Amino acid sequence: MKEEARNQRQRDILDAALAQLMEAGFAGTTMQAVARRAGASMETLYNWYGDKAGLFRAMVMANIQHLRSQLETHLHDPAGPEAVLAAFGPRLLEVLTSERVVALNRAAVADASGDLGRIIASAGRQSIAPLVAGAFAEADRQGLLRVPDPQEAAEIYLGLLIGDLQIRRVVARMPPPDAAEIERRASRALHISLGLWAPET
Amino acid sequence: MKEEARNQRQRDILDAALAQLMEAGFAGTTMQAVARRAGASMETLYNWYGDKAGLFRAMVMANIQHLRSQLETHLHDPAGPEAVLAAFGPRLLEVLTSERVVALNRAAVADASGDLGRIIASAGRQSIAPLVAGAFAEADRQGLLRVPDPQEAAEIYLGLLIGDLQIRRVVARMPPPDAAEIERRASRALHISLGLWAPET
DNA sequence: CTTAAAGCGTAATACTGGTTACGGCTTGCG
DNA sequence: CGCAAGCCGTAACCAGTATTACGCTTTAAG
Repeated sequence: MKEEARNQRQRDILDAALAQLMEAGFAGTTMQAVARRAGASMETLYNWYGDKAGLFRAMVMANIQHLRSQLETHLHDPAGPEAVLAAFGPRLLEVLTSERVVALNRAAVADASGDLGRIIASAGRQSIAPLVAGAFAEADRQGLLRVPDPQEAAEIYLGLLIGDLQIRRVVARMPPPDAAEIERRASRALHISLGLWAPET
Repeated sequence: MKEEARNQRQRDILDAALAQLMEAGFAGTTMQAVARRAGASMETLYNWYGDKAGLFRAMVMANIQHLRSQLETHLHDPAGPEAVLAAFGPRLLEVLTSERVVALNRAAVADASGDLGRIIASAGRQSIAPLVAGAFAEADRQGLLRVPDPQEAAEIYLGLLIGDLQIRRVVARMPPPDAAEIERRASRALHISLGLWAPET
């Protein structure tokens, strides 16, 4: 099998695994089901990923990488830090409450080893918060805001933005917020943050 | 078996189930393990709770009831709404990030039927948020604050208080926050909220 | 063209865990 | 005391699932 076709096959299999996970949950995502759905054989799954945990790890990492690169395009608005946050907030909220990310989070919870949780944490919060903090720091540098502690500002902003939406989505199976709700929360978080760190004393 | 002894036995069994859940996770909480731990027989478990799902439902409901009554004692401080929030916030945060509640949330995620998630949602957020909103409404009535929308104020306060601590605890297995961290977050949430709804224009 | 590797579909294999069944012990009550 | 109900400990039953094995087809390379 050619290099290219092989990569495509990998994507197909991981996509099938995710689709199965979203439809049937962690318990319903058996190796059989993934194999059938991807039109692959068990032999291939085990040759490529070692075991079920390996398949899940690969699936989570592939998705996280994709989502991160998708988000990062919104982090370089030339109109300045405020525009960055205004564009980034809704996108982040949309991603975090999407069926896909919720399914991945549920899988991480079900995973007994905790590997998936660690992967999600390191690629999620731990890599996103510094970017937001960077935007606040930049705003401070440009004199637009007065932010003594950009890290805390990011924490507050993210708390306001996300609130308990994510935990309610994952645990309580709340439906995802619609576009209007996402906009409302994002603009509220931004507005309050700007008020908190306004440069005028 | 006398009424009283029977109730005690019920508590013992549900306690054993929770302890097993906290130690071994959802997958490790088999009926065998619970029976052994409680010194009960399978027959009794099935006679009393019907099936595994029933046992989990009973366990979640018993715990939630207990936690709620524990929290509600902090909701009637005669010193006024501000004191209520100051006392209530840290308690709520402590409870929500406790091993016990985290384990219950994880069980709800793993539960395919979604029953546990619904139970937790209705007894958790849905019953807590109105109490916080009530405190803000009371503060408004007393002229201490000017709160046009107590429900939104509660949402903001809870977002600031909890942030992503809960989801990180449940999904990413973050260690629980210590007392200082809890105090810090609670006082920050309260301080920002008071600033937002200060009566002076 | 030949052929060996890689992959497909399917069928063992081995084990786990929910649920049921059973023999013996305790206990509340007539 | 005598006993029926309730409970304990254990084992049997059965379905589902991760993992392995296998016969057949496709395919890339010599």
